[in-house]
Amino acid sequence: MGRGRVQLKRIESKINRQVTFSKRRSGLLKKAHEISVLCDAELALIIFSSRGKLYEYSTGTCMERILEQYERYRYAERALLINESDPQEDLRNEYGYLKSKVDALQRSRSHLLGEKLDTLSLEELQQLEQQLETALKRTRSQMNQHLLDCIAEHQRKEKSLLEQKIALKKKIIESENSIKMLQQMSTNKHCQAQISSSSPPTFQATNSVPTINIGTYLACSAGQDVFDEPLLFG
Amino acid sequence: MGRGRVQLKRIESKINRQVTFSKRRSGLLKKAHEISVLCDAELALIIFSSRGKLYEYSTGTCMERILEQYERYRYAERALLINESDPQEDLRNEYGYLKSKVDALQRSRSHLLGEKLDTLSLEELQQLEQQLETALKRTRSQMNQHLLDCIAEHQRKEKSLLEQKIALKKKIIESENSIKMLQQMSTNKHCQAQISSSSPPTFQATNSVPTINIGTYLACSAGQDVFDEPLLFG
DNA sequence: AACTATTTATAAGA
DNA sequence: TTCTTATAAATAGTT
Repeated sequence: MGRGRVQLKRIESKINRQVTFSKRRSGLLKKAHEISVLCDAELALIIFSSRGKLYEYSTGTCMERILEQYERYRYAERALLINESDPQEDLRNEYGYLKSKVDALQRSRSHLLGEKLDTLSLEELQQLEQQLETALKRTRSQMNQHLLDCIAEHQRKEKSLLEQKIALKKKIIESENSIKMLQQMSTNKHCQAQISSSSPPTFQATNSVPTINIGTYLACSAGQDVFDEPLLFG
Repeated sequence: MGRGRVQLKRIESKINRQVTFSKRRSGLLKKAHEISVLCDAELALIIFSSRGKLYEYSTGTCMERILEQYERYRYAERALLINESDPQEDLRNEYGYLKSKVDALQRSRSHLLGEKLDTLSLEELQQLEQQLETALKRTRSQMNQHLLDCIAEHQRKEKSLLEQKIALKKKIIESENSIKMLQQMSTNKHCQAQISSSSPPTFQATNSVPTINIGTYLACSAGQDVFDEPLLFG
């Protein structure tokens, strides 16, 4: 239906494929709705685009119920008479269904844990091996991601601390400059005093130098502790 | 599409409704298949007729996989489907318990399959990695056991066949010896006959030689087929 | 289940 | 994406 026949095979042009997907998807959803209304049918339609996007339709907005119904149908291999059946019987059916599901899941889980393998055929074992390898790969990839995130976080912190360090050093240099100027002023006074013959010199400025030195030393020490710590897992 | 417009409402005539259901159902299934092929999409279509009969379509014959993908896509807690006025409290509790168990098992299972890992911490991932490694080791060990069993079984068969072969060869040699003796006896008779002038020779013994040769040839051929086949996966 | 007059869906083009 | 339009396809009603 359109200009020209269409071959039933994958459309090679990506753009064309997407356009056709969009058009036919809406057509399919429309028809699904129509048959459900016209013919009083319940249905569920799940569509994943090739890029993994989900589109869905289900009668009465209750996809889950239809999927459960499907599972039960497959489990019981018989039609489920929802309206006619007595609800107690319904619950019993559900219970039996869930029980078998639990059994199946536990069996599957123990196989995935490498337990109870003696009932598996060689083919099943090979399939299991494949699954486990994939899972392990994904797990390690996820762990790597975690570690990379950690590293990135620490690098961010490092950068921030480095900037703080630079700012502090700048301040220290400024302080030292101020001190030198003060010292020079103090020395000049002292010389003047010597030149103009003995009079008691003022040691106030000179005395303040050790205090500043101690301060500088302490600042450096603190800097060492902060900046040379291990970058990871601190 | 058809003679006359169609109202989007339930078709009252039961017979008409069923006919329309049948026609539109096949149309819908066809279109579902078409879009999956043309647009490289994965889809699942479940149809329950008003009388509860199931019709389904899914790409790649794997409905379960698509439904799991769907569940993964929209994982959400669902209310129980059970009628609230149901007095079977015990059964309902049991049902709820099983349901949560199913959920837990499914979560565990998907982690073991390397899915939904993004919610796990680094410690949990490391533990998972350990579990998977153990499982993989056990699986491979089980596979090895399978293979060793296979090999042992084949070796047992081979040995048995070899013994049979040896026994057969022995018999053949014995037969050939008997024949040679008979031939010699015959030749002696013939010589005797020639010496004692012409009389019709007996070809009975000479004729029987090809029969034995054919038997020998067949025995060897069978031996080749049996002993040269691959020892594994026979 | 076939047929066929129509409606509907949609491929291609804009 | 959306609209338009020529044409293929689906199907409602009929046989």
